[in-house]
Amino acid sequence: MTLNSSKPAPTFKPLYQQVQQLITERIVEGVWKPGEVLPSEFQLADLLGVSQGTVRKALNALTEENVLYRRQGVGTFVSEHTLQKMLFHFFHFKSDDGDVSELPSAQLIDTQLITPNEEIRHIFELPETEQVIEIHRIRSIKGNASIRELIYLPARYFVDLDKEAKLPHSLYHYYQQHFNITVHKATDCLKAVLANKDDQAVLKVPAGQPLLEVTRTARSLDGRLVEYRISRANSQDIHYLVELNQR
Amino acid sequence: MTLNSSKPAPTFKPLYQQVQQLITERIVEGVWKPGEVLPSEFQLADLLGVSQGTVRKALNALTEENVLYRRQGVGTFVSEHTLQKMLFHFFHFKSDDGDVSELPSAQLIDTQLITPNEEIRHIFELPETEQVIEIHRIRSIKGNASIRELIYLPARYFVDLDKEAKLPHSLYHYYQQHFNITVHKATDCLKAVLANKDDQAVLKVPAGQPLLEVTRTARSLDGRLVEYRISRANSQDIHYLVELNQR
DNA sequence: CAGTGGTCTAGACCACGCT
DNA sequence: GCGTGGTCTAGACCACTGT
Repeated sequence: MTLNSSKPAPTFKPLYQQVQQLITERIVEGVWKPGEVLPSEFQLADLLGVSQGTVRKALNALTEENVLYRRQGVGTFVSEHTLQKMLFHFFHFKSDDGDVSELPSAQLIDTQLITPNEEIRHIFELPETEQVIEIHRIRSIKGNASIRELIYLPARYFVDLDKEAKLPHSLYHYYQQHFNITVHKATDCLKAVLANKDDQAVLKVPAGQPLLEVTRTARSLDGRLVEYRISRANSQDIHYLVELNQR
Repeated sequence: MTLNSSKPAPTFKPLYQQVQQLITERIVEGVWKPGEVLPSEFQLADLLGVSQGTVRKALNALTEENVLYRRQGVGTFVSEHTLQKMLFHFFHFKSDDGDVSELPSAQLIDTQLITPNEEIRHIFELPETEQVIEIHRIRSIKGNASIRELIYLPARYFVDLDKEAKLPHSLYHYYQQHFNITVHKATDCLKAVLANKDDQAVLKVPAGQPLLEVTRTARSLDGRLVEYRISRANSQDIHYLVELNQR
């Protein structure tokens, strides 16, 4: 085996985990891009000097993590954020009536390059001078303006994104296509808050209206913190859905 | 192989999935109880007439689902709801300051056998006459009464539970120990609401206070709907945490 | 030390999708 | 028909645990 050849135990991880990491790195580097097919199990096995079974274990693990998807008789592919599965993996708001016939739409209000406040700077661990992009938009579900989103991105990772006049509904797919940044993990923190003046204006709700606030920090495939997002939702007709232990 | 012997394809599932199902059934039947050790891979393989690799695949799948846990050099065990991992799998409220030094406590307010209203009866798909148990309690995190819980259980599954004067902090462990019901899957539906009169009294919050409402439906290992729970939380100092794609 | 799960390999055969 | 992933087997060896 070529992976372990030089020294007996410099890192000492199981082979299949090394293969897993190696494949992830190649995707991060853009060698294999979202939507593209990987070499077959046997080709990868030859390439890396391990057995086909070991490659299989690595590929299956990455499939579990939604990095790859496999189609029997066809091949193994790098996941895209356009896949139904991926869209709903990171979007948990649903209409109360369960209707999923139409996708939520997004209306851009404002995009600007700003010098972040203390809080945002601290979250991204940025030096004082560095700037972030702020995106302000509204999402509508079944025609109702239900969610107000404030999205913060480190300007260094998303060069010139603030100059775009239009942004697509699925930002994660946009990140992937234009900046080779794949959102892979995220943490959502939920609270109930009261609508402030801006919320009231944008979501057209009265003072005293309770809103569901979701604060998200999202990391890319290589573990960098790439997005901080605050969503404030009028949960009159929608809810945030969490499935526990579903596979 | 003995599992497939009689007919070539009556159900036609992969062998390892049949093994998986068979093991799950034995746990449901109480043959192997929470905390107990299973036979070794080779013993199970002999018992079921399949190879050790096939048993391994089934056991690993069940470990992924938190039905089992494995300790190298020791054995494979049936999961208990006392395990740290299990506790936090089904309890997503956290203190804002991240302090987890003390577990949340629970104070029982009331337990009664009731004839359910239309909504509850519909959820459980119960006939008109059948009763449910209603548990009302308060959870405190770091000394603050933060969450009000209303829990509904079909009386037929939890015989005489309403007669208990005391209930432990971890109800899921209690269900497991006393009724051999293991909560396995759940769906949480989150909304922001305003505190009603009862909420105000119990949680000691003013009128107009926004609360985080979590409505849970929970299913047991064999897929029965066993619990319906409404939690209303004062999210001043706590939040509901969701991890996406973490393993 | 014996016994358990964890890794790795090699090979056979099946099921599927494309062309 | 061919190439892909999916299943199943058998066996070797490693790493960990408890006695």
